Amino acid sequence: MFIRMEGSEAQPYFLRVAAGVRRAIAEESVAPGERLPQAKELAEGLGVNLHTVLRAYGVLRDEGLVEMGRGRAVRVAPAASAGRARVAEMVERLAAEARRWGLAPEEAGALVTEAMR
Amino acid sequence: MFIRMEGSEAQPYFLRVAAGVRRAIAEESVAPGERLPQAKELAEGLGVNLHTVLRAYGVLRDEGLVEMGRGRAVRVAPAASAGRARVAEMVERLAAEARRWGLAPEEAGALVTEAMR
DNA sequence: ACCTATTTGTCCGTATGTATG
DNA sequence: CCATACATACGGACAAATAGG
Repeated sequence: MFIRMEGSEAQPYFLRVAAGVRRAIAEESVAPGERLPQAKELAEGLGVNLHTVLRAYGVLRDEGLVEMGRGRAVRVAPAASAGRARVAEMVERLAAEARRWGLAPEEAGALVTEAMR
Repeated sequence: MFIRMEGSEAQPYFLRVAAGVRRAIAEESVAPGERLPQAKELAEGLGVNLHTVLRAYGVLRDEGLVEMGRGRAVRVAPAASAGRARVAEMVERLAAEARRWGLAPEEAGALVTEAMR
């Protein structure tokens, strides 16, 4: 699995690293559930700092593309969890926000239905 | 405006700082559009590092509660933008994700409506 | 059940970049 | 053009959770 910095050089390193890993996943050069290079190694390989890679991985975790945690390896999220679970989480967050701003349940639902057409 | 660390001591600093600022906003001890303390000052006041505060502010920006940028002060987001615009953005993101995973428009809308009851 | 190595998570410090006013 | 203040990157240190023996 080859990972390189991706995207415009104007972008910050951590986003370019994230883009590189994202591409590797998209191209399926890494399978779901499989290990990604540990942060330290990847950092050395790319010539950037450990923290920069950790931040990049963090971005991908927020996107639901990878799973990671202390003492564990970074792995490509299983397709199932990257799907159902991820959508469910976004639904929860949106529902909370919509409620906070006084939208009715049907209103919020309609917004989403509309946005998808 | 008084800002203190909030929440369990088991939580990381940056989350406790974020919680403290969030509370100050919620209590309306800071008005929308008003300046929040600059990161460096707040860091000194709380006895934590500058980065810790910047990270906390970053969390709040992701939540849409504050606006910030290079060379600008950190300000409480105007109520309007923290409302309509924010929900709209989340709707867009959810729609994109739901489409990606093959959900029908009505399905996604129903999930949201359901989640709000 | 214990110990140990591995690996991410957080925090601090410092330096430099860069958009804003 | 200059001062301000956030943004990124690097480096070091230690904590904490996991996995393996």
